[in-house]
Amino acid sequence: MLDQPARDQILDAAERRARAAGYHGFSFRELADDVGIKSSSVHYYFPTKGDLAEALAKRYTERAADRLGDPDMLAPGEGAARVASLFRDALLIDDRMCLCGLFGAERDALPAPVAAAVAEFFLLILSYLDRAPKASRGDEKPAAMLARLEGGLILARALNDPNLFDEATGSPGI
Amino acid sequence: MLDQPARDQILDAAERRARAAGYHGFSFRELADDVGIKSSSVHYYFPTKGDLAEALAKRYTERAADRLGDPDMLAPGEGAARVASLFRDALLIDDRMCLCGLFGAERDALPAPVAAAVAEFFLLILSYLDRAPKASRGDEKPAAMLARLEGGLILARALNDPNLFDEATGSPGI
DNA sequence: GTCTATAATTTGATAGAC
DNA sequence: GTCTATCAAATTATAGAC
Repeated sequence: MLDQPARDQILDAAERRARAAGYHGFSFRELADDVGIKSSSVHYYFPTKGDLAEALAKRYTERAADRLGDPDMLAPGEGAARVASLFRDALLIDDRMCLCGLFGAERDALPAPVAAAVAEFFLLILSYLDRAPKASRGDEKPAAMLARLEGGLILARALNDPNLFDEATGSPGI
Repeated sequence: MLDQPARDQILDAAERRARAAGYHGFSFRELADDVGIKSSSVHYYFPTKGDLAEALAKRYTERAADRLGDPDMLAPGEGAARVASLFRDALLIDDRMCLCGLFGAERDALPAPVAAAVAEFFLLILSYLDRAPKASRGDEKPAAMLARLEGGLILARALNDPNLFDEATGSPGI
């Protein structure tokens, strides 16, 4: 396991904490302790907390885009399946909220550049679902599906029962 | 307009701020300023922030229960309609997230009694939807509907477009 | 009940040495 | 790049006068 550049370690720590506690729920000092450096070194990479959170949201969106791939190259219904597994893994593998779901709920409390980066995440998923080949004409609308996935995460986490995500979203087959 | 007892004014201010910024996104001093008192007076009513947030979640749940009424006394489909309008008003009238939706997303960062009170809100809505007479046997599952509503709020707020809530939830008729 | 005063800690952020 | 040192402000919370 090659250890990662400090910048990446900081982002990893920040993502873990932000996805559990929100934008105001973590501090530079906590991240520094997580990584094993001093908080001034965190400021070296990210001058302000807004800069850090903006980078966080952008990396989160890029990773989602990479994982989802080109929506024009998919079999019918596969787009929805890929998006669903993205959220399901956030819950079951990471044991965390969707970063942009939590930041989106806190939107009014975010620096404007962070809020804009969060909006980009939602636009990405919506346009992806819109472009991906449908399984049938009765398919759920992109906004409805995305809402069910974000809400499914909240339900599962609020009641501490991962099964509620599957019950809410109908994955894998309910 | 009779002015309310200080305790209620504090809870009102806290609810407004918590529903915009989350548990760590507001302070005793801000609430004191909102109400026009000193932060030590806020502590008189709520010794700790956890006490305040717990009272907040409980009041939020009680108000929802009062507004929803007895699920056994409803016409078919009316239960779902009442729950939907509860969330729709949170967005369109209050211009805020659902308190327990935001707190639920931040669950890991909440004092245990607050997390427990938040869970009670979700159990209330789920049991209400479960007991209310269905419009048809094809009706959406309670967890699926609740997830769509919470997620619909997030989508609408993250993209700053209230119409997305209706598009995601299918209210009033889409 | 509300205040003044204050304590102890944490926060976001900067300056400057190495 | 990382550190020490520091700052000003904010945070949760308490003691005690009125």
